[in-house]
Formats: sequence, C-alpha cells, structure tokens
Amino acid sequence: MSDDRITAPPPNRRRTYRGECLVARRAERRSKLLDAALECFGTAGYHATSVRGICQAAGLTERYFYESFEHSEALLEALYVKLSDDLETRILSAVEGASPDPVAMSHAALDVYYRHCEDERVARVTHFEILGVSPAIDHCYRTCTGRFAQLIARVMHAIAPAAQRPPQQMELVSAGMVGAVVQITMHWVLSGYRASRSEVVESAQLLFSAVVGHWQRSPNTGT
Amino acid sequence: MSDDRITAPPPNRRRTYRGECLVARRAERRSKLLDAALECFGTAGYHATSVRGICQAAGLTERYFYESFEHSEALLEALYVKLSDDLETRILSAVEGASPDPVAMSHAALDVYYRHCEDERVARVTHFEILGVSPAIDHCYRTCTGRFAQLIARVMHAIAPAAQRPPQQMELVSAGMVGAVVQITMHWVLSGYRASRSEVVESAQLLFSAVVGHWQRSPNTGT
DNA sequence: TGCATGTGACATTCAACCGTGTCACGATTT
DNA sequence: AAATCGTGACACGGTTGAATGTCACATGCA
Repeated sequence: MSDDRITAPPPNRRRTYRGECLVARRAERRSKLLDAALECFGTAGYHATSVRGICQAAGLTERYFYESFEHSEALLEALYVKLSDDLETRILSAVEGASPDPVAMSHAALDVYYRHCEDERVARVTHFEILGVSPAIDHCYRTCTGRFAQLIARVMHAIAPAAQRPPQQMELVSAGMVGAVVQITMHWVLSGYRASRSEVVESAQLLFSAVVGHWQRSPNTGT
Repeated sequence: MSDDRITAPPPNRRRTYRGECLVARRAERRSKLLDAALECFGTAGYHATSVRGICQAAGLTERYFYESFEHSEALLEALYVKLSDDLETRILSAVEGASPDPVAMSHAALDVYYRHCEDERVARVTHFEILGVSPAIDHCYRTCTGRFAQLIARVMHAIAPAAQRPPQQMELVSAGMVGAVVQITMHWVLSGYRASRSEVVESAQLLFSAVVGHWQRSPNTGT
C-alpha cells in the first residue's frame, strides 16, 4: 500500500554526518517532507503543489524527496495515514480516560476529533485534498473512514445492545454517522471556523444521542 | 460565478447550418460537452481528464470547448451546478407530490436523491471530484450543499416547530444530516450498490426520524 | 455559380513539471 | 593529507497539456 522507500540503504548505514547516522538523517528528512506536505497540501492544495515546492518548503533538494517517496501521491498517502493514525490513537486514549458513560465517552471522542480539525491544514488534507486523487488513494480513504465507522458501530452496539439491527443497516447508519461528523467539519472549515469547538461538538453529539435514543426506543423494524 | 461564455455572438446569429441557427448549435454543443464531462469526470476522474479527452468524447474539437467554457474547471462547475439543480427541482416536486405527512415527505425526498445517485458517474462527480479542486469550486460546493442543508432545516422546523434551537446549531446539525446522507451514498456506491435502494432510503430515514424525535422530546439545551 | 461563413482535423506555441544527472564543496574516515 | 562519501545548487531532456492558429472542405446565401 505505502510507497515509501525504506529499501536498499547503500553500504555504510552507521557512518555519521553532522552528528547523525544515516537512518537518523533519513528519518529527519522524511519528517521534514511530511511537515512540508502538511503545509503545502493543506494551504495551496495537493494539485497546486509540485515536488519542487515541497522540497523548497522542506529545505531539501529533489534527490531527498525521491529518497523517501516514489512520487507526490505516495507522500500524500503517507501524510494522510499518519494524521489518521494519530487521530485514532488519541481518540482511543481519550475514550479510555473518560468516565464509563456513553455520553461522556462520545463527547471525549468528538472533542478530540474536532480539536484535531482545528488545524485547517489537517482538516483540508484529510477531508478535501484526499478525495478524487486516484483509485489507490480512494481505497486508502475508504479504509480509514471504514475504521472509524466500525468504531462507531461498536460503541453503538455497546450502548444499545438491545436494539439489534440487520448488519446491512448497521453498516449504512454507521457510515452515515461518520459522514455527519465529517460534513460538520467541512462546514465548519469553509465557514472560517465561525462556530466554537464546543458548539460543534454539541451539534455532533446531538446526532449521536438521537440515533442511540431512537434505537433504544423503537423495535427492530426490518431487514 | 459561472465562467460560461454566453458572450459576443459574431454578427449573424440567425444564419442556419444543417437546419439549426447559431444559438441552437451552440446550445447543442454545450450540452454534448456536459454529457462528455459527466462521462469522463465520472469515470476517469476530473484530474485524469484533459480538455482533449472531453472534446474527443463529445465528438467536437477544442475550439468548441473554448466557445462554451473558459477552462476545464468551469465545465466541472457547470456540470455540478446542473446536476445539483436538477436534483433539487426533482426533490421539491416529489415532496409536493407526496402526502402531507413528515415521514412520507422525507421518504419521497430521499428516494429521489438515491435514485439520482444510482448513476455512479453522477455520484462520483457530485461527491468526490468536486472536492479539493480550487477555492472557487469549494465555494460552489459549499453553496450547493448549504442549499440542501437549508431545505432539511426547513423541513425539520416544519415537523418539529416546538423544538426551537439556536440557529448556529440548526445549521451544523443540518450540515451533519446532509453529510450522513452523502456518506451513505458513497458507501453504497463503493460497495457496488450491494444494498437495495429501499434499504438505503430506510437507513437514511432512520437518522432523520431519530433527530426529529430527539428534538421533539428533549428540551432546548443550549447556546 | 460565386462568396462568406461554419466546421473538422491537425499543427504550433508556450509553460509546467517530473525525474535524473552533473559538479563543486563540506564532512568524515584512515 | 588523501581518499571517500554526503550534500546543495542547478542544469538537462522528456513529457504532457492548455490555448491558439492554419488550412482544406462543407454548407448556406445572393
């Protein structure tokens, strides 16, 4: 999946240069490239950014771009995966840290998520730039959003186990919840962050509570 | 907003050619370009499509592309606006035609929407390709989704007028509902339309009913 | 029929960008 | 000190695509 080039380090990986060995220098350069990508992709946009632009922003030359990534798209994917993974781990730890109450837990998760998205560059990369790039990137996107949908489905099920639904519907409704959360982000970003984060969190949580309440209340109505 | 070139028709607009006058021929060519755009943008994707590709698919030469559109982006925008407008009018007439019951009305609207999205090309253009293209297109997207959100907000308000909420929250929750509906579409499309349309409609409607029910039940809780 | 205009096929110009290569200089090892 | 390796700056060829231009032929009009 990932097109990173962690391959074939020419002979002497232990040789130090300016105090750092080869792998450390590489890792540092790769990190600089990811930072530059966040900046460029997140402001100018992916399609308006060239490899040269990334390198300039990173303070590196093109050679070191191709040292770490095969092409622009691989860098985008690596950045997206990194941002998503960071978010997921932070959400999980926030949920664990919250009091074992459905509302508190979902509130903690949503708060982490929208705090994450308060960095416009992050929000833009993970919600705008990532779409419509290529089938490979689409697949990556689907995988990541799917993970969040499954997380929601699990939480829903834990909260309202009585309200069993056909898996098809569970899947669609979870996808819908992810979409709601995501769309609220987009609206928030495109409005120039007019609302406060707590307002946004509250609105998203309203949707969660509504669906959970609805499922707890109404009987299982069908295939 | 629209970059269409409906300007400066050289002298003789009445002269006929192959049975059609200038304006008719232009309109026909423009229509062919929009059809070709739907096909190309909706399958290969916007960024993988060149002006030449569009023209080839339309059976026209580049000259006639620039007769109707300033650049590729203008064509994308025109296509998107056309698809959105068509959808909106069809939704409105379906809602008018339905029995004056909240459930029936939202069901009619959702059915029309998902029928619209059964054409994968339409779904891709309006949900994937349109994002992350440029600030101008982002603005257009925001405007269109905003119109649907307002529609939802109006319906919600009509159904549950008692549950007045701060407008900020109304706006965000409506955006969330749009996002849920949209994400369900994408999930549906990317799964190869595994679920039937009625299942999809039912899942989306569950979210609507949940939110309406929640608002009718719970007091107004906040700023 | 003769002339102006519409059309189609294709060439041309121009710019951007990718990916690689070159070369001089700085750092490190022996 | 000499040899080797890492680095930075920049040049080069190749490709792609946008936008415009050219020219022969088809069509409508007087």
